[in-house]
Amino acid sequence: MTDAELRAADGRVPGRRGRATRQRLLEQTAGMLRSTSYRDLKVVDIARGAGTSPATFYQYFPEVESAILVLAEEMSQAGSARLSGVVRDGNWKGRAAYDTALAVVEEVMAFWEDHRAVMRVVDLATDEGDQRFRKIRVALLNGLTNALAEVIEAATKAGRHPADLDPMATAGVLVSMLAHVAAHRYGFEFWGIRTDDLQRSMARILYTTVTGQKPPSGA
Amino acid sequence: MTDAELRAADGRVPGRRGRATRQRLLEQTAGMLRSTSYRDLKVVDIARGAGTSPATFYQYFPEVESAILVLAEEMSQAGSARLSGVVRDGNWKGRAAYDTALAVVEEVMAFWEDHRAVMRVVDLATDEGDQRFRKIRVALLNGLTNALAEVIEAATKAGRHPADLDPMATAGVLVSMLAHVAAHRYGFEFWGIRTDDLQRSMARILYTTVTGQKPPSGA
DNA sequence: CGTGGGTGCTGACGGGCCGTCAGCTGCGGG
DNA sequence: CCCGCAGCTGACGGCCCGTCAGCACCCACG
Repeated sequence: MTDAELRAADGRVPGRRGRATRQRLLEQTAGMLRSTSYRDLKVVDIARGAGTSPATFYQYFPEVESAILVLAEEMSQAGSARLSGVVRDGNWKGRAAYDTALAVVEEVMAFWEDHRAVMRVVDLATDEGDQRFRKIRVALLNGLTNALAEVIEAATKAGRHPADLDPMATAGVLVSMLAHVAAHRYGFEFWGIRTDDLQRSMARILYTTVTGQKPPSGA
Repeated sequence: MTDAELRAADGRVPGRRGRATRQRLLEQTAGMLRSTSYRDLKVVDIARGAGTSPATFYQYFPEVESAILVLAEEMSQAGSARLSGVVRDGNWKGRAAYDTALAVVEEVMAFWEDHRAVMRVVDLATDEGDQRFRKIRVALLNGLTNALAEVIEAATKAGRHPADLDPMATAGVLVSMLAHVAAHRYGFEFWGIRTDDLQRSMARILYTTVTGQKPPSGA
């Protein structure tokens, strides 16, 4: 959505003051999302917290989820490049490849940590079948998946994987693993499993699955 | 919860007729869950569908989620053994181990297929922080995780993995992968990735990560 | 310097679903 | 036959949603 397309609910084009109010509502939404389960987010609370009324909220967003959607879009835009960049810029040859794999794992975990509140809603809404959030989630993870698939395909051409193994399927599985573990990190910790250990396990799986080789000793 | 603890909302002990009504409500809930997103499940619809009134529903369940919780508990009880059984009964030595890995993957996918509607709610509620559903999810996956961890630990003692790699962390990562891919199977298919390919990729990752060896050629 | 038109905001309201409660129904034992 | 309790329900107050008519404010323009 370009700025030019921004419309209030009644079709008016918001001016300076209106966009400031919209922004305050977005920030208030993001803030409350950190401390409140998003199912318990009430329009009236967001509006009052932003110093305005519920009716004003509906002038800028048709529903609460639409406001979160904007936050998610902002996050996705910056995140997509950030995640795939580590894969693309990394060295996937020899021993260095393990360091790259570990860097990828750490970047994914760090990204989830930075955007935990919004990512939780993205995951939830996607699972509930919301196509808008699904689209954002796919866009975010698509870059990472494609980047990994490219590296895997190169290894396949070098004869390190069976030729009939679908690189996109393998990359998709790896991204699923990364996303799910990152999302449930605190579940694991509660269960007595340290994040360090999770990361090392994932880095080894990532390394082996991408390069088709055993992890270097000492990794 | 044992049968002896079954109580209606007002503390009465349900008799034969009451338990039949409760059962009808449960079946109606399960039925509607297959066609309706669980957020759109209305108490009144369940009750009317079961030929009774909303107030009756509340006599047996404090809220809709509690009814689903019962369905989830039934599923978990049977599923836990079913999933870990494949790991425990499988042969993890040599070439046969790949077939075992593939069998595990297929069993997990089949389980999700059988219980997709309830599993979706379990995953959703867990992500939203509901401790009751989290407990069920953990119980369901715990058997599988422990079974895998045991096999991994045996391989570690045989010198196939670094001694300081946490088997539970590795097993947890693998189960995350399996659960997430199984839950998003149709998302992948929509994206042009065939379930067959996903299963083969996962079987190879599972085999390698558990045994510490390269998959047999032709797998 | 007023004044008209458009932007910004809101109180108030109807509607839907929730969860509760007092009370009616009817079954089964005595 | 009838009494008591399990079983069931209509009706209700409450919460939150999303809408709408209309008031307040700003500023460009005559």
